[in-house]
Amino acid sequence: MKAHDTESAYDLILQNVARFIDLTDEEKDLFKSLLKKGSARRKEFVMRPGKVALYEYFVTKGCLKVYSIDRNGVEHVSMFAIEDFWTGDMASFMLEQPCTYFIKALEDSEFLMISKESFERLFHEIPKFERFYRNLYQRSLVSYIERTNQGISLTAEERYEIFLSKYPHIANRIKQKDLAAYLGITPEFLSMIRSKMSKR
Amino acid sequence: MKAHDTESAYDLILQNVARFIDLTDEEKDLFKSLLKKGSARRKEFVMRPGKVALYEYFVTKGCLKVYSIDRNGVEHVSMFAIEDFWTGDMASFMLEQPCTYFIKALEDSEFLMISKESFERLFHEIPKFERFYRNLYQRSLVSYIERTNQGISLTAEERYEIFLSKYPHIANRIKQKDLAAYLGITPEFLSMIRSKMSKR
DNA sequence: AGTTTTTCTTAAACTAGTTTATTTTTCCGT
DNA sequence: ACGGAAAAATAAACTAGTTTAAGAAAAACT
Repeated sequence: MKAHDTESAYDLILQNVARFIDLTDEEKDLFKSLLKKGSARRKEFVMRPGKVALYEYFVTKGCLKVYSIDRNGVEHVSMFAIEDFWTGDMASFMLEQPCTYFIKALEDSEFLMISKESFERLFHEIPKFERFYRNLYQRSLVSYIERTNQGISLTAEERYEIFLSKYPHIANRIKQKDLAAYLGITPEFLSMIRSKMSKR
Repeated sequence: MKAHDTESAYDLILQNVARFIDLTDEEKDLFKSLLKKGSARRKEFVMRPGKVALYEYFVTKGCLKVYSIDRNGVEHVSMFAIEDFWTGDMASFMLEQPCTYFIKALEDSEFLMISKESFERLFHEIPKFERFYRNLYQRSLVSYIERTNQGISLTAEERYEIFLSKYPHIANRIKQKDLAAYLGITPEFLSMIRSKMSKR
């Protein structure tokens, strides 16, 4: 049972990697050996601001909320990471500076973790992984740019509709106030948008 | 004279690359051979929405404005690329889909261009470049994430002050209305912010 | 199953930023 | 150096989203 779960977690990450690079069986084994397994119960923190982020995370089960709290005490959700998502505090992990994000499990969750040393060893021993992560970051960049633009040019209602159509499977798993914090509006205003939309 | 300019452009890009990877003289020559030179006069377009972006750009002189125009006709500046900056429409270049940005020279400008084929050949022949671009995209991602967060949690006045302190050398080269379009506010409101700040 | 806590809804007063319009200043091509 | 065009300043009326507050619904913890 435990073994089965572990295997399916590895299957998921190997499938994820296989979208961009082909690995031999030995390479797969090395990659797996560099991953640590982690888990968090609902409401538990995976990461907190202040210390350096030691890992990047690949979610295999559940849902993590990556967010920060600004000086006015307002929460801003950077992303919801569900199964098959990579996440972490990139800036902290990469530059080894104190991280600024909370990562909290919204559901009982499981994930695979890779440390900076393993990351470097991976690039060194299997240079193909540079390609994989180059692609991953390139794609993340594209979607961040898109989201930045949307944040600037669209109304909250439009952003809400885009989120619904782009991530319907996430939208119905999370609290409305968390979604509001992702959209950059108050829960009250999201509630108003929803009631306005349903009357139409 | 022409030759000197060309050499200094190559020097600049090699210096830029050298921040992350070391190249042999042969590798430098191959890299240089894969770059095309380009230039644009003030007000001239380097790229327009609609067609697929064929190149990524490295600016060696002048200043490019990368922007889009939303359905309300409002201009949104994604970045100002001055000397030593990489730019382009990543999504279009990478996914070979129609690009959505304008790139316009704000000053007489010069740049080096790399095509998708050259890009692939570069990765193939000098795998170290995967590392270079992985780093470049990782860093771009970090700064985009930061900017997204600022756009969400700070007031226009705060964002203006941050821009001034982070890019003073860009701030005093560009028009106020272009900066307003970067900050995501109207030129009128930026004008009000400035007059308010100077009275303090 | 019942109670406590969290989340969602609704509504009125409020604020940061927009719009529109007019005037003044700066810039740039000849 | 000048004349026209673009950019910047100022101000009043306006709107998208916030704040505060209070009640209703849902979810979570014994």
